[in-house]
Amino acid sequence: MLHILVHMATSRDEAMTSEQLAGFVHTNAVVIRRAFAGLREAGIVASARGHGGGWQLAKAPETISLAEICTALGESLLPFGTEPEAPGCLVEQAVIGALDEFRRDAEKLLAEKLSRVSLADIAATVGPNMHLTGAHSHAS
Amino acid sequence: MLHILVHMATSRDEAMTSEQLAGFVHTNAVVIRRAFAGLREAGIVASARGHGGGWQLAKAPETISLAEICTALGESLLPFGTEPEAPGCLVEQAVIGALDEFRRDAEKLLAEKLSRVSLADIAATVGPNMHLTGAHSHAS
DNA sequence: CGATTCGTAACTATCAAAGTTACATGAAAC
DNA sequence: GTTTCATGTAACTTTGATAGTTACGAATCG
Repeated sequence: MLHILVHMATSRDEAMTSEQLAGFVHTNAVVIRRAFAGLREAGIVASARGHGGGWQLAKAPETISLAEICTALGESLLPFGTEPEAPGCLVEQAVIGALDEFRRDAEKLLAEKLSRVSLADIAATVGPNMHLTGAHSHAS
Repeated sequence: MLHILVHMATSRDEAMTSEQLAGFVHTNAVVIRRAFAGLREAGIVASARGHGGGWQLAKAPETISLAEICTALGESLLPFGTEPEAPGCLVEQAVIGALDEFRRDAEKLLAEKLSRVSLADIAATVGPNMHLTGAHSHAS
């Protein structure tokens, strides 16, 4: 996903079709549209229908942070959930309490770190000057 | 998983069977054995076969940290991977570079936080005195 | 109008995790 | 020593989430 967004950041002038974006990560156009729906609602990208339409960043890459992207995608920063399996068990309640506290702290920390990195930051580490060499490696 | 380990911490004297442990989280005994294999290799729990056998913590709950448990289970602290999908693409390499850096920092941070919490810490927040009331809620 | 492209629903395919069954191995009780 | 209980593990089935596919409607431009 980031891969695609950075590609869009490196060629902001022209809109790209779902088909093209899908090609970057060897997936399907519909998958791209589904995933980008959240980003559009969050005001990160914009889409245009019809001839000459496609996707573009909705604002400057400098103002798009990774934290923003994660939130828009509705993804958790931590790989575990804390839904009770045996409601009423005091042991489980204690575990969930400890885990939720950890989760709160950890998510704040990670979000803070991610909010410091923008699409432009990553784009700046591409190459240098890859946009001049055309070395995208996305043959067709 | 933590739920089970804390139960074991609150009744260290007696070994518990896979069947009993599975009951705590409404799952299957074989699933428990599979999951606990890693913990046993890490020296966190010990198992005994035969009559009167079962599972026990291999050391004091005060000395078992959540970080240790995560490592033993082979679980990542972050919910994303960074395998290349379009090898050779400079954009992707830049993205992976940025993500790997973030991952390294984040995992260190999280592991550090988790290493400060022990099974005993969580067990101490159960109740108070739940072992006197019998309020496990694990009916049978 | 016709070509293009998004939006979305409905269905199928894929894959990893959990659950199940079966049986061998080891340990205690009688 | 035989029975009983429990782990260890392989093999298979089930389940659920995600990706992929197909189809078609809506919007936009030439």
